[in-house]
Parts: sequence; C-alpha cells; structure tokens
Amino acid sequence: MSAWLAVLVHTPAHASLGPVLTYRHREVLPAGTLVRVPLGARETLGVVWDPADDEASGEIDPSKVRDVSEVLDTVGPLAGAWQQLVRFAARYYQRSAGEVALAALPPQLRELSSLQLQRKALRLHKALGLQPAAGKTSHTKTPPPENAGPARAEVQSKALSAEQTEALAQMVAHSGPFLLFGATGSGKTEVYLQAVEQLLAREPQAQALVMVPEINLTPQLEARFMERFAPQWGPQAVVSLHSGMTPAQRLSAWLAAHQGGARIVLGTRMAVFASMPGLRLIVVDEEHDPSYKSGEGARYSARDLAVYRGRLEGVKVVLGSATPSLESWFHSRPVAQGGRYLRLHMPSRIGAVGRSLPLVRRVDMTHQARNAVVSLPLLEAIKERIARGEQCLVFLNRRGYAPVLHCSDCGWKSACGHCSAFRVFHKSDRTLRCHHCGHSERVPRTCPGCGNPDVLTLGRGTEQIEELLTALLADVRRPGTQSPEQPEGEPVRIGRIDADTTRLKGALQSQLAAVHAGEVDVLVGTQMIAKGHDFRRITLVAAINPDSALFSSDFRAPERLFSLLLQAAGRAGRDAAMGAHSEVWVQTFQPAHPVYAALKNYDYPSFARSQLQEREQAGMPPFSYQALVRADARSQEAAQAFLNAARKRAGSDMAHWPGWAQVLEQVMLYPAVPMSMQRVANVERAQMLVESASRHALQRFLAAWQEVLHTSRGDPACKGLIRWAIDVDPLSI
DNA sequence: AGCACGCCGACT
DNA sequence: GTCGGCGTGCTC
Repeated sequence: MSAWLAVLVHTPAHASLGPVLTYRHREVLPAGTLVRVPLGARETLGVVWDPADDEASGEIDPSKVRDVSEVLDTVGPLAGAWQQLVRFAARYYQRSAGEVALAALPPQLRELSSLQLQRKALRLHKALGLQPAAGKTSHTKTPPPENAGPARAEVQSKALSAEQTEALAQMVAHSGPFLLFGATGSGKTEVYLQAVEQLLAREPQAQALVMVPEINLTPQLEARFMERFAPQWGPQAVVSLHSGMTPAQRLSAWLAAHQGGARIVLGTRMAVFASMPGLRLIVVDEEHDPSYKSGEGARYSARDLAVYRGRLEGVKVVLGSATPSLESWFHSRPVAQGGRYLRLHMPSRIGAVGRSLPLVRRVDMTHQARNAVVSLPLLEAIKERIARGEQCLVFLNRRGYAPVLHCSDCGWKSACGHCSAFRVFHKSDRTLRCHHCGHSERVPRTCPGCGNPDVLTLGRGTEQIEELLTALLADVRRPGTQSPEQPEGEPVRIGRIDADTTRLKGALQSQLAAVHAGEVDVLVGTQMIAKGHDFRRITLVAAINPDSALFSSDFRAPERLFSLLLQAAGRAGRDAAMGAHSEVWVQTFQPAHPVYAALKNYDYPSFARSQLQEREQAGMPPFSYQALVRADARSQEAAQAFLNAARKRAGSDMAHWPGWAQVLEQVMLYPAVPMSMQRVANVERAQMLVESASRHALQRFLAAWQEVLHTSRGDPACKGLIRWAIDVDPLSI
C-alpha cells in the first residue's frame, strides 16, 4: 500500500512549479511532518501539507511522482496552528506556502539527516533533563517535564508603579490585543517580565514569545529575562532566535521551542514563526519599528502576523511602544469608535523626580552662522555637561565623513557608476564607498574629471562630526583629571558608534560597555545608538540635522522622525538623579514644524491625531490598503513596460472575467514609476502602486493578478526583466 | 530557490 | 587548450 502526499518545498510563488508537490510514501503522514524529498538533481527539506491546498493544480503524470526519501520523525510534526499561520502569511503576502514555510524553519534542518537530527534532539533533551521522547513529540501539547528545571527559587520581581500594576490587571481582565503605550522609561520591559512571570506561575508548561526589532537589542533583553527566570526555570528556559546566531545555535533554540522545553523565546521578526506548542503570550516590543516589516525575500510584517497568530491560537498579544505606529494607534481607538486593540497608557517615567522627561530645545539654525554644523549654544551646552562630568550623545543619521565629493572647477561629483547614488567619502580608510552596492575605491587625489587637486566635500557624516567636535573641544579639559603629568587635566574623550565602527562581531557590545564605564564624554552616532540602549549618565542628546528626514517624499517620514527623536530623547536622563536637568537639542531650519512642536511637548496623541487626519483626507493607510509591485530589469524601460503591461491587462483581460468588474472597480492601479533609488548595482528598478479602500478586494485582485504578471513576462517589450515581487502593506513608497 | 545545461571571454 | 561568467529551463 502506498500513499500520495502533498509536500511543500522551498519554491518561490512565481516559479512554474505548482504550489504543492506530490510524493509517494508507504503510508499517509500527518500534515506538518518534516520529510526529505528528491527534487530534480538534489534532495531537499519538505513539509507534508494538507492535500486540499493542492486543488488548484491539475492532475500530474503518475510516472513523475517520486518517493519520499526520509521522514524526519525525530522532530515531530508542526502543529496545525503553525500550518495555518504559514497558510495565511503566504496568501496575504502573495507568496507560495512553500517559500514561507521553509523560510520559517531553521536553515540547518535542510541539511541534516534524520540520524543527525536525532542525535541533536537527544542532546537537547538531556540538557533539559527530560526523558528522551524519541520520535513522537506530540504535535498537540508537549507534556510538561516533571522537573521543569532546578529547584524552585523565589522569583525576584520588582515593585510595580501604579500604572504598571493597572496595565497588568487590564491584561488579565481582557483578551487583547493590547497596545501598551508607555513613555520611554515607563517600565514597559518590567510589565513584559511580570506578564510572563504571572503566566508561568499559572501554567508551568506555557510558553511566551517576546520580539524585538533588532538583533542588537537581544543581548540586553536576554540578560534581563535570564536574570529573572533562570534561577527558577534554569538557563535553558530562555532562548533567542535571530539571524545573527550560528546555524547550530538556531537549530538548538528552534528545537527547544518546538519541543516545549524553552519557556521564553526572544527574537527578531523571524521568531513570529517559531513553533511553540505551549504558546500563551506574544509581546512585540517597539511595535512601530519598521524592521518588523522590511527585509528582502519574505516581506511580511512580523507585528501584524503576531496579532493574527494571537487570534488564531487564542493567545494574548501585547504591542508595546512609546510612539506607536499610526496603524496600531488607530486600531486602539475606543471600542465605541471601532477600535480592535485595547490601549493601555503608562505616561510616567519610573523613579523620576520633578520634570520627568528631558527638556526639548529647538535651535533655530536660520539664526546661526551660515554653514554652522554644531551651533554655538549647543557647543556651550556640551561644554557645560563635560564640566559637570556628564555625558553627551550627538546623533546624526549619516555615516562616513561626507556624503558627496565634488569639484568646483568642472562640476564632477562622486557618483556611483552602478547606482543612482553618490559614493560616500570615508576618511578613516580614504575610500569612496557606495552604501547601496558596496563598491569601494580609493579616494582620488585629484578630480577625476579635470585633474583639479582641490576636491571638496559636500555635507557631513558622523566621521566628520567626530572630527569637528574633537577640534571644537580641543581646549576643554575634563574636571578633576589634573595630575603631575598633565597639570591642566585630560582632554575630552570623543567616541563614535555606527555601522562602520561596529562591523566586527561583539564590537557594538564592547563599545557600549566603554560608554557605560564612563570612558567616553561625547558619543557621536547614527540611529544605532538611538534605540533601546540604556545610558545612565547621558544628560544631553543632540540631533545635528534631523530636517534631512523631512525632505523624504515618503508619507510616513514625519511619523518615523518623531519616533526616532523621541527614542533618542529617551537616552537622556535615564538616571533619576540626572533626569531633572537632562535636555534634548534639535538643530532645525524649521523650528515650527509640527514634528518638533509635538516632540517639545512629548505629545504623541495630538501628533498622531493630526497625522491620522491628514491620512484620512488623503485616503492613505490606515484608511486605505496598499500594495507595491516592484520590477527589476536591465533597463528602466523594460521594468516599466512590464508593470504597465500587467496594469493594462488588468483593465482589459481581467475586466472580462465573469464577476471581476466589481472587484476591479474597487482597486486603483497607478502608472509605473522609477523607484526613488532608481538604479542599484546596475539594475534598474520601477514600481507600481495598487490601492483599494477594501482589503478584501485588494487581496482578491492581487491573487488573481499574479497570473497576469507571470504571463506578462513573456511580452517582447519586457526583455531584460530580471525579477518582480509584490510588497503588501509597504512601509515606504 | 537551486541546479544543470549551454554558449562565449581571460588564464592556471 | 580549460575555467567561469550568467542566461534559460526544469524540478512532483
């Protein structure tokens, strides 16, 4: 007796293969079972799938059906809920289920044989002190281990503020999802910790998923969760899941979550797909952060999928932020107005005395010397802090020394030959580097256009700010550092943290540690330092040139800038004793701009209200739904021709499909335009916006239109097309 | 996506 | 003479 199985493999949606492949096996296997299957010349990992999902593909030639090579039954099938999450994500984001499913599994699973996996799983069981449950890990609920860890110790939880207590009480009383709207320093992490703690006290076999936007933020989060939970639950109870881990670490962590041994899974966007049989709580910290969405390949929003997963599995979801995304803010409006999330407000900073948030000062740069980079009042303020032995953080979202080199004689500029961008001057290694294609060259000694030896820089990056501050503060001495060797005292120490100084593994952590240890007086950096990291002794945060973000044509630019500046502001005065005189300085040519006005008052709600009003008037999300089709091609003409051909056919061919006129009527397709970054690494890029007031109509349209896009490829005008992709709910347009 | 096959430029 | 570029096509 042999059976035919539906199996998912790693195949993109536009490949000419069907979405589900058929294999033969001696017996029927439950959906979710991991298998190794032959595919062409290679052997690959597959997931047994519900045959009902195969209804679209027609009959296949029985002689082509091959045998399953191996069943990876040491791992245990993926739960039905996991399958449903994958199915939903694939459908919503217009990808194949195989692509989503296989991308959601640790890469090492694809390489290991059943035997190797068995060894790994056994080792893990031993480490957890479990009985070796070889083979049949339940795919419903993993039974809790008798000894869930070392002897029970009292959990050391901190005393809560009234606001934190109230937020936790609401989380118990309601089903969520919750939007935890808490000021920076209001103690959101403590709320997460106690929510997890309460959960584990109630249900010892429960699991919690806690997500952060960036890998950089996982170490400190892991440290806090370890500190809190390792004493009672053992160090194995907390695992991390992110792309910075080695393949072996990722597999171990994934297996620990899948087998139920890991109580708490911390991770980045990929962790939303972690297999967790006992999942009871999902936390999405900094839910507004665009990192939850971005990423090539699978362009899903981990935050939105978390909310979906929560509903699917009857699990509570907490979205946390000091500056929520306008979407989440909108969804958390009062229930009477149609809100779907419960908003929990924690406005106060923990342990703060007097004025709880740093004073925001706007420096009107129109009143400063022309070409001033660091304004005089800001420089004075920095000197004051140094005199008091405090630290300053100077923020500029642009790395390198200067974004462009240029020749005033012939007009030459340091354009990248492969991209529609300029190569950035990096002084430290005397290179011109393109931040888009990575091309790097030696800085020319003379102008490549005319030989003029005076090549000038345009604009400023963090390297130059570091250099400039070094010069401006050269005469300043740190107080109390006088010694026989240096009777006048030691000079000011200036540090810089950006993607260039943290290229090596562990570099960020060691540089942050140096700041904490007080080895730096003035820290210059990009947005890398604005996020999450606690700096106790920083009492001044300065944004050198935040206006640049406002020139972006992206309708979300103000929201992003507000969020970034507020987060940066959160770095100042975390220490209660210093909070009272902490300040945030914003250098701007538009001091009256609503973003800065709202920042000054720390008034996110009114900022959000005005932004939402604008969005509603303009028919933008969350009042409409969008998708972007992106095309990459050898020439801009080919990229646009492809998109416009597909657009035209939506209006002609599809309009004649029975019943489709009504759907098409609700969907608006805009003409193809070059992307704002038109050319990257010699690839021309174009995009087309698709918009609808109805999410359902947009979904239906996109699903059917895929086929049209697929066949438009063959159009002679599209010669040179390299690839195309649909981005649902794009964050930037 | 992988991987093979296949057809044109610079080197062990 | 081969190595290797990536264009095209196929995989249950």
